[in-house]
Amino acid sequence: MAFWLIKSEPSAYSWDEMLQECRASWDGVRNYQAANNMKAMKCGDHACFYHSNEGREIVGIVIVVKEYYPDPTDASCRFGMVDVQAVKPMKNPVSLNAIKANPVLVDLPLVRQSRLSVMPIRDHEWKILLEMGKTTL
DNA sequence: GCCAACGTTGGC
DNA sequence: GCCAACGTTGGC
Repeated sequence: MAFWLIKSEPSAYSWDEMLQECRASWDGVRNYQAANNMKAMKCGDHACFYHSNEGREIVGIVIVVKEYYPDPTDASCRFGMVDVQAVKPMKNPVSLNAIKANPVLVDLPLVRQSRLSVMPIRDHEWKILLEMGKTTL
């Protein structure tokens, strides 16, 4: 079981919409590194749902329910997507500032490589993020 | 709104 | 294959 973090600008697709629809196809990723991370996702893997640009905080947890397959919105047929399902909101949203302030989390690509939109989270990092979010699975 | 970081495109 | 020009992301 692996852990991930996926980003969305709330103006494009927000956690509220995710909760309402319950399930979403994670389309629109046009970056090979992010796409490779999605390729490595397995059904049952969990991911943090992060609001980029506005909010800048982890607002919820999702689970992968369909593994990498072609993204129909990609005319070039080069990129794929996964499907995710809402699991639960973060009881206490975890802000980027709080993540940066935690020495254990400073190596997260979220901090190191701010433009990457899909990234792996290591087990001990995941544990701390959930603690900070006052949330259990 | 600005701009740093970084990815992509296309001319050569 | 190099690299300049350009576009995009996302923090601030």
